[in-house]
Amino acid sequence: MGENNKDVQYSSGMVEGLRERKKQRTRQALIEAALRLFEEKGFEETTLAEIAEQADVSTRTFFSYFASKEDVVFYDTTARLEAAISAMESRRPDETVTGVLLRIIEESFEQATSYQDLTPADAALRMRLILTEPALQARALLLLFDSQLRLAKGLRDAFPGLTLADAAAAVGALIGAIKLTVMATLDDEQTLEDILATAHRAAEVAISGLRTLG
Amino acid sequence: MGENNKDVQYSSGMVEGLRERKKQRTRQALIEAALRLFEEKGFEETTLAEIAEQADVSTRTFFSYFASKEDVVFYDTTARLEAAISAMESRRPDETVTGVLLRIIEESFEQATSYQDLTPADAALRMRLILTEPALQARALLLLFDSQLRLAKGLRDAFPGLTLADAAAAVGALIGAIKLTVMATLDDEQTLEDILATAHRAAEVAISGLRTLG
DNA sequence: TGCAAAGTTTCAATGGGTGAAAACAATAAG
DNA sequence: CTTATTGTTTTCACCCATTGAAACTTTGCA
Repeated sequence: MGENNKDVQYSSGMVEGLRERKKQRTRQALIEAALRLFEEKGFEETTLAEIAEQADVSTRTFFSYFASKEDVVFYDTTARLEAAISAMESRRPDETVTGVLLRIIEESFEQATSYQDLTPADAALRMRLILTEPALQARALLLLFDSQLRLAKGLRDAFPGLTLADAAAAVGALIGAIKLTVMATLDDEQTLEDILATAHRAAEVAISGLRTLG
Repeated sequence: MGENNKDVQYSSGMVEGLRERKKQRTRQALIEAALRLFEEKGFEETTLAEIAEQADVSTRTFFSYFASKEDVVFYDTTARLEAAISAMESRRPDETVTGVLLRIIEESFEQATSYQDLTPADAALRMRLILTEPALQARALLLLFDSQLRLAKGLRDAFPGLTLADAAAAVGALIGAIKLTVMATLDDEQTLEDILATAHRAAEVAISGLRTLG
């Protein structure tokens, strides 16, 4: 198969040959085995050997599907980023910079909280893992950072007249504000709606500017 | 010595016993050996054994000084963060939220570009490494994220009446904007002044709000 | 000088990650 | 229905970061 994966992702539909179907099944088995074990024993405490065993493949095979232990958890992140990027390219001619960004963030939020091919419990588990395991947090921050860079470039392309610097400032300020605010106020007895409200308030601050805080 | 390091850091002055002086020397030797090797062969390609050998200690001893290979590069980061935090606590009573933040960022910038105990070449090398090695980038982002969290808490404490959420939004927006803008526009033939100018422009955007971008 | 504390080395092990060759399985061709 | 061909997985043999424990050496102090 090779270490890279240029195949199209079929979120749920049927796929061509037996070969492809088998690969999808193995991939899914690895993801589920990993999440299950991470939940039971914790991320650090789970070994790749155990994951592979649960998924009924050799340890080596794990690395044909994911580049690292962390990457299982982010199995669909690049796909989501692509979606966000292309969502930006379809800017309606009257939309403002802020409008486009808010639309993308809104859409990404919906994506992130809808369970594409995971059970609700697994989706929540995944979120919890990313927020608590330092290694996963670091990976998430890196992925988010790269996304922001790409978004900034996309934004500049969508708005002639906007410099890359200003596009970056806009993306960085908006996402930076939301990210830190949500994380700073996170606690256990919080509903998704609470979090959304917090995010909205943070977005407002970024949009109106720090000056308004006095 | 134990794995943790609660000792006071002396930036350059003389230190008490022979024991302490020796430790400082070993520490410095490790940092310099690591940077030298990273420069010659690259971060990934350098092994801890090589670093330890250059510094004339056993591999195991390396871990008495740094928790990981990445951490050598960030040897002074926590100290710098502490400085930033306490710089915030000394808020003058008439200073605005924005004012305090800008002051801290300004000061951190000066710190970061002054060579505390490194040669100018090593300081530049270090910066280059952090910007190019994925492992170091990830670590830097994580450290920066934690700093922001702490800054937000400090800011809230310094401004009664400011919610944690709004403090976080302010810190996140400002640092987020600067971070992404600087990184997005970074290129080789850029002077420190260029970078500073970029940062200032980004800060302006965050302070006046995205709305001003149209 | 002699002992306790601090720091270092040595040793053995664990676990993530990788390259290469051998073994297998799916599919296209005849 | 065989046989090549090609894609995938396994096995094997490594390398390296990191960690615990025990033995050993150095320093600080009585």
